[in-house]
Amino acid sequence: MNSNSSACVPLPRSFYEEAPEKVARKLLGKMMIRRFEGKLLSGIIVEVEAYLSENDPASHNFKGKTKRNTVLFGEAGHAYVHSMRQYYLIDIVTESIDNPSSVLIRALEPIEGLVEMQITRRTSDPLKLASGPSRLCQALSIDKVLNGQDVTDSESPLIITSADVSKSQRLISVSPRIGISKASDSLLRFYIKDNPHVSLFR
DNA sequence: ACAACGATACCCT
DNA sequence: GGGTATCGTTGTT
Repeated sequence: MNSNSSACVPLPRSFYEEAPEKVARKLLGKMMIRRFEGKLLSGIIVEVEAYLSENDPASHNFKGKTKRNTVLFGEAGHAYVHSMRQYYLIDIVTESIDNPSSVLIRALEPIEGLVEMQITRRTSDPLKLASGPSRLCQALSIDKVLNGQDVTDSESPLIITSADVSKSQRLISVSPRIGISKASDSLLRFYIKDNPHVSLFR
């Protein structure tokens, strides 16, 4: 571990108060840290997608504000956790109030809590622990309880920090977003080139 | 009260 | 590469 205590300081809200494409790129290589039942579960963000505040038919905001997507319309730097069938996905809200954009976290390179992740994920294959938006939610025990959680608060059970940048080259690749039926041609998926923990290569 | 619908994962062939 | 499990939200009767 880095002895520098700044490694545990969350990224500030201003980090998220920009266009989602920009925040998406900046989030690559950052560290997501979950505190759960006294344990630390963490991983480096290696794959993300941007969902735009306007004219994005694939975004949950497209048909307006509902009970489900309310968090999207709120302050940047909060977690938007929603369910997909029996699974969960997590976004981080970007821009500003009433500009409902976000970045979907799609894959992590696991760093801390590997043993716990292996148990909750029911696999020891390191490439299946957190390579996928719902897989990483399982690995970090992220569920609906964390919907609306402020990830810029140092007391939060879920934060994002600057990672130890020395380890990865961080060349960024771009592709269409995965698993959507509308706006499936927009190049809004970003991932760290050649990182094996990316969920899918295109 | 109900039926349709996914920003998925897993297990097959 | 295709089928399916099985969940909450949403809009419609």
